[in-house]
Amino acid sequence: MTEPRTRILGTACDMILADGIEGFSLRRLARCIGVTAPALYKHFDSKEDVLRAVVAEGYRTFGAYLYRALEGPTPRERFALAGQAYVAFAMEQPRYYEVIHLSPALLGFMELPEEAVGPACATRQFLEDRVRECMEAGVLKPDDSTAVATMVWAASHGIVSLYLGGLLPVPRDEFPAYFRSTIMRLFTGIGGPEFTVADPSSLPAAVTSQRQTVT
Amino acid sequence: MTEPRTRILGTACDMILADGIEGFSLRRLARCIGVTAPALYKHFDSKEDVLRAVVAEGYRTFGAYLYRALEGPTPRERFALAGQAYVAFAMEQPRYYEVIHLSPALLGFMELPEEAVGPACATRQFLEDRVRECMEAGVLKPDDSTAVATMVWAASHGIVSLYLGGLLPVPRDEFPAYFRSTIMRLFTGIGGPEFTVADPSSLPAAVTSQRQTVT
DNA sequence: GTCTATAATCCGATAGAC
DNA sequence: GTCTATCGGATTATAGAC
Repeated sequence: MTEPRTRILGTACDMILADGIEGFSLRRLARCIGVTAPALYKHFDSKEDVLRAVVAEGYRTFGAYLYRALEGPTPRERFALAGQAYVAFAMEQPRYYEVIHLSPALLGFMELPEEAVGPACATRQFLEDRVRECMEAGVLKPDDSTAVATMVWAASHGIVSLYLGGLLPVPRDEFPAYFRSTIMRLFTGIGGPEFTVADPSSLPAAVTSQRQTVT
Repeated sequence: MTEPRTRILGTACDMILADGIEGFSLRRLARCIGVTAPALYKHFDSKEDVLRAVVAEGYRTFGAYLYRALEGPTPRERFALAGQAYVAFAMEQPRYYEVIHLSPALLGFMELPEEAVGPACATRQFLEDRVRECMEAGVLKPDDSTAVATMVWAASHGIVSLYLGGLLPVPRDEFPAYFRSTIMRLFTGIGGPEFTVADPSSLPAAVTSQRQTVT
């Protein structure tokens, strides 16, 4: 039989994934499992403790999606698979996507939980690895790989976030293609002739800061 | 003296802007104003009614920021000012930014409130106007202006959203420059030589292959 | 328009029996 | 590890006096 703690956490994830964070309470969680609320305190110290574990589980799931992209045989393939994995995670686990990107205050935390700092760094590192190897393979222009990876991340998150928030009038079944064609414009660039240069580092505003640590 | 409804709404905005949405309640709101909770029901039907009004006010403020960009003398200037206005709004009114982009469920709504649909369309239209006139002026490549505007919006939102969520290790005073240099990569494009074309519509949809579903 | 009083419900967390 | 019972608090919302 599964450990009680595992079952509690799994049920909590299910509830939040189904109904969001707002109606979540330990009493409800206990009722869903079939026990009473005080029993939960044998496995978790508080409601916040449960939520932190849920956030950690969300990041773990997200990481699992991304990681499959490494099965691709070429840098280009791995990059494309990473994009598909990002979209797949957002569409198949929208609540997790929401929980992960939620402002800490909305979960009742005072600051970014440590469960989020590591995975956030890992996500950036993963994307940066994809970007760097694509640069070496000539699929991407030579550039600051950290800055480019951040841009790819931000653009992906922006598109998905607007979509999940209902602000993009795109049907669900068309969204993966929509995402892909939108990201394509990041590859080709949207600027006119004056912005078409092979070496972005010669641009006046192309200065990026290089800090690595999240405070 | 100001109308009661105006003062209630203003105080509600102040509270949410100061402390976020999570601790907001009608009792607290009433106490802040100096009345009792039932008095509020003479001016608003419910808590949701108050929150809808706050969301509407947030969109109104956002629109005011964006609108100032129209003072620029050229398409290129107006586009740049729009970007600066977007960043200024996000940094000066982060709670409004949060409220505006919050999932409806987190505000206690079941669906996207009508107060959000109109302004969301307006934002996209505003950006599309900037994009289109920049295309006509040759600052932007000829392309689908709706798609490009969406990309600009998504990229802007993505960068700001990651920053406000604490996921980007960028000091506050460096963020506007960081934003600008990141958006610059959207202009130049990040793709290698094969993606450097004048007419994006001639591109094969080649970066991604077929999508597979994760369970 | 504002008040008091109150209904009805929910919450997190703890004490102590078993 | 789970229970019952309970503390102490919160919330939205309504009824009716003034």
